[in-house]
Amino acid sequence: MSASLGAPQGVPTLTDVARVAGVSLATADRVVNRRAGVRPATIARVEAAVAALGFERHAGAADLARRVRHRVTAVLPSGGNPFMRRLGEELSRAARLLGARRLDLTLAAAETLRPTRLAEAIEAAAGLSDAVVAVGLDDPLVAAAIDAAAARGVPVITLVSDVPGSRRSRYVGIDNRAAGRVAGSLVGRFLGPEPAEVAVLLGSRALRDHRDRLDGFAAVLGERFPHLRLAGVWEGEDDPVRARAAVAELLAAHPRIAAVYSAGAGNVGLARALEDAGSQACVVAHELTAETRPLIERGAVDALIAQDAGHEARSALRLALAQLSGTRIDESQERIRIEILLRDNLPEA
Amino acid sequence: MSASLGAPQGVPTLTDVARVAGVSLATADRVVNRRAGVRPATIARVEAAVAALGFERHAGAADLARRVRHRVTAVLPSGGNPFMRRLGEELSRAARLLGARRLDLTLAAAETLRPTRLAEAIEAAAGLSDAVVAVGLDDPLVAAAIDAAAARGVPVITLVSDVPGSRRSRYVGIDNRAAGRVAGSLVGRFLGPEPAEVAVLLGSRALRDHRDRLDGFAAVLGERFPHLRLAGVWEGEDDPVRARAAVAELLAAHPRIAAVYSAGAGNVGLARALEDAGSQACVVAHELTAETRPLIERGAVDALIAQDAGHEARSALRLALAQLSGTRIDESQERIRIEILLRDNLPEA
DNA sequence: CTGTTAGCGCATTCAT
DNA sequence: ATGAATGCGCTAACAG
Repeated sequence: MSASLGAPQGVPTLTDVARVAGVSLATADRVVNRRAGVRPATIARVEAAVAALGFERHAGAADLARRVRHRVTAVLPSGGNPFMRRLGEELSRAARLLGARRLDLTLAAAETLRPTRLAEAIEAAAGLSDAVVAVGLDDPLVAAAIDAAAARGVPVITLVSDVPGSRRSRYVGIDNRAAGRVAGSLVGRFLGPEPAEVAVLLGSRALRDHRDRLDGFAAVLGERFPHLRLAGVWEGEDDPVRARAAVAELLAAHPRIAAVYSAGAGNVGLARALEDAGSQACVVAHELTAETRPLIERGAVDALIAQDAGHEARSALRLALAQLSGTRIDESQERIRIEILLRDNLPEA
Repeated sequence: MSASLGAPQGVPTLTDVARVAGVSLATADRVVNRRAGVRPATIARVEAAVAALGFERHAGAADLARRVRHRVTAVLPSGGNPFMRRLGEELSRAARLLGARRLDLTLAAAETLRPTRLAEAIEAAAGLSDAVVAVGLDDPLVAAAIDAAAARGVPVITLVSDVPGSRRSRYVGIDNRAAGRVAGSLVGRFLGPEPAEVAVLLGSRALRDHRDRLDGFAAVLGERFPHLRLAGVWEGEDDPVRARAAVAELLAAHPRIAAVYSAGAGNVGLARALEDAGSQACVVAHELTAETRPLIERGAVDALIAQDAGHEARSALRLALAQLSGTRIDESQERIRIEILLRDNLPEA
């Protein structure tokens, strides 16, 4: 048995469509690209031809003919924890591969944690670009900046951290509440049925994604592992030094902590504090970076919840390009997975 | 701060290269595409120009100019468990999206478990195609067929299941030993520190990937969870009915089994047998399919180890195309991940 | 409103 | 061994 795909003799072209519809190439192009100025009757004829032939436009050829270069700028946090730096690199790589000829990527750094600054950065980016990709922040000022850009016709794609109330055209990133749930399940399963105390280390409660993760984590504990008590939530500001201090304090107050869910960054500090205190607590943290890899390899971290920076970067740029040139995309390819990494399934590099 | 990428004024074209090198477009093309018949001195000049300008060829334009269509056929198991069927669908989708104009995909079914049949199918496919993608089998006959195809200039890409000794040009799939290790870690962590008995359910020992998974699983238990004893290894032939029977027998002999690692298919049967016996055993299985999704959702399966069929399909086809047209690829994009799925991070669809 | 025409960057004959 | 010319499928002026 064997099934064949694709037209055997060659895929229909716009010229074919034009011929079948009895119009010129230009007119066919107009209706296919939904450009104005065609009589309804003509539109109908062309659309019939498109349907009859199963025409789909050749993206490569369209690309070639359309000489415009799209300028997109990506706004990333200036401080830059390892994951964010990685994201920047991957955006550059993706730009080179995906749209060498159509895409001018500009990387812009901004204090994405301060609403005013982020909003300014987005506005500035929208001024110079056809589309902007930005690591978001859940704040009205930021939402306003995004809405303003959108109103001007500059689509904004949020990356890694969404801006819920805004008119961003897409969000590329994981569902952070679900990520928190995954962390909760892992901790619940790893600890077993005995009552125990667990703690959460956040970067900051001001960060929407961290709050979402905490919510998801707490929800699972409540639903499925009621014998686990959330003894405390600390903030380490995504910084190793402060994280270490926060955790030290935490352990002093609750020496029996059996597990820590680290929803932010600064995990080296967390690990050190645990070692200092001689704690055997189970640790679940986020993102695979140069910082966390050694930790999971030597067992200081038990599991990592990760998102693939390369995939996110490609996806964001693909979506921006699709948006700008009216191409269709394969939704299933753009779904960002919540990955669970144990030391046994760490990717090579 | 902001960094810009890509030449501001327009990316260099082959024509630019030719001009700078002082040769014609055709000659530039010859060296860029490593075609024969160019004097070494000329090659050097063109390559210098390429380097100086940072030329990279425009894939879209190349696509357009090259009118050849590549025929690739994919050889999949005829029986077809849900995962394999999914793989077929994803190959079709990928073919449509990736190479609508350059790629004729033919899906061929074969009894991939019988070396003779698989070898025949691969030979037949190689006869009609420019490249073949096949779900492999670790057998000398199959390896021979692959080597013969390769010798004829038809590259063979193994998918999901590799053929180690052969000259396949690439293997697209997960590291099954690592997958087994992941399963072992999960079971080890889920069960906790008390001594317990665990069992493994295989499709068949004849399948290389199942054996690899078993090896990895056993290795982790030995290294990190010595208090867990592997009470038995059963074969369910990837079939729900036989799996159920095998597991029933297993439970009769070892009623205290605390966990089962199912390295093959037929998981509905496994779940039913466990329910019949009133066993609360922890279950780790493979692949997210219409069959396993309900199981993990209702808790009959605790974790799933999965590979993304869509990603694998796209990767295999991308590699085939790259091979056939001498394009370069982004290795990091082709790495197939071992995914760990809990009910909290199941993809939507 | 609709048609004609000239390329986009590259691979490919066909000459030389 | 090298060059000139043609066209892939499509978009974008520019004419009517």
